[in-house]
Amino acid sequence: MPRWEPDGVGRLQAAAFELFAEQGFERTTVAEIAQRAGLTQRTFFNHFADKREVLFGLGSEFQEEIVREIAACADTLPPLDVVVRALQAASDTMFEERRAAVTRRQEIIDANPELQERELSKQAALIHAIAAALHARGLDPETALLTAGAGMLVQQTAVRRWTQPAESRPLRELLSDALHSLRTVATQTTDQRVVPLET
Amino acid sequence: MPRWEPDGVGRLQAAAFELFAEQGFERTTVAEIAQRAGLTQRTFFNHFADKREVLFGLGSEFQEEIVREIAACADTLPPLDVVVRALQAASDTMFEERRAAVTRRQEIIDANPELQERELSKQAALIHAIAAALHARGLDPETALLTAGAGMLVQQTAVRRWTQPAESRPLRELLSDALHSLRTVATQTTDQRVVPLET
DNA sequence: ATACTGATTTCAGCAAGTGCAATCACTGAT
DNA sequence: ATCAGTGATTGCACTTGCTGAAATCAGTAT
Repeated sequence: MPRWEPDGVGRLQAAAFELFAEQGFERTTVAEIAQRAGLTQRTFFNHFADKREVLFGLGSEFQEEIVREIAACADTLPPLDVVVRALQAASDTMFEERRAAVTRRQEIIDANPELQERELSKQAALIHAIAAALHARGLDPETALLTAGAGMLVQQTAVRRWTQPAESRPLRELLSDALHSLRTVATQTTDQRVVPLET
Repeated sequence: MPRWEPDGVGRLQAAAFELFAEQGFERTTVAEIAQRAGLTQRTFFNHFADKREVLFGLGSEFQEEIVREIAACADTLPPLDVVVRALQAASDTMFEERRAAVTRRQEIIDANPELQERELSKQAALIHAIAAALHARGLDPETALLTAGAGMLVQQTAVRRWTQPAESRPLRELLSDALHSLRTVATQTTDQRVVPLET
């Protein structure tokens, strides 16, 4: 028999997820989470840097996936398209099948400012990772950061719609839509009008 | 004689700013800040919701200024131009003359993850305020949020350069440049090429 | 005079987070 | 089989952030 029940990290994540959903983030104590997972408060902090972090375990995998996709993408594509395609690929494998779970997680986060801060922080980290991946493809750092920011703007817009009950389309499509919306917003200008040129 | 020395809030902000610069955010205790300001820890928390908040006092004024500018802007301008012009106007009155102070503040924030999180949170709040102001002008909420996000992307890009030692141009110009960069990034596309149309 | 205001203080206490030493089933080497 | 090492877990003591409630008291209005 093993000395400890397996997958302590997973049990802590599950317990935290449940308790946050049941009674909210603030009214849940770390000791409480650990107790439900059959562990100690001290053990919780051995695995997670702080109370918030327990909700953001999947973030790093998502980031790695995206960086991989960007590195693997065709060289001829415009940078913003590269980013959005990477987001689409990662979405297919990591989001599409878990819509219910993702949505519930988002509700927990939306209900608490501290968690929102942490999520913004993770998004910022993702932006920098994307920018680094673009820079590795030869883009200058300034433009890379701007492009990464634009990409995450697209991602946020798409996910916001995807997690709404009325929406049933795949995230991949919503990403394409959001990219188109951003291009529309960015293209409208005073001193010049642009029109598509037939190829 | 007054019962208390005047401007307790200002003294707390100044003391915090100094201490954070001297020894960093983490190694500075709230009791320490209060002591340097000649007040109590409890009084600190009467004025600021938490230890981080003491660095973000000017944010709300900036937000109000921008919302005002957006509401006052000409109806014919494209939304993204409206946002950037508002940012330019607010920058002139609230940033341009304080470059040294703004830069030092930014250094403090850049040195600490918790402060970075709070700054991202403030930026998100600003995005929502801008989106609300755009929505009040008749833009649909979805597009308003996207446009506000694009505007803040421009802002971040411009401020990042403005706070670099090598840069000497006014923030107003850098905002124009960043807007142009964003338009360039967003305009490059695979399935259609766009060209300026002479008016 | 009197009551009221409001910024400040004191105090008691919870919860987050950390450093350190100890435990002890499991593992690999002898 | 034995023995030393590994590593996840734990207990404990401690600092710090943050809060609620009640008390203080100069200035102000009535």
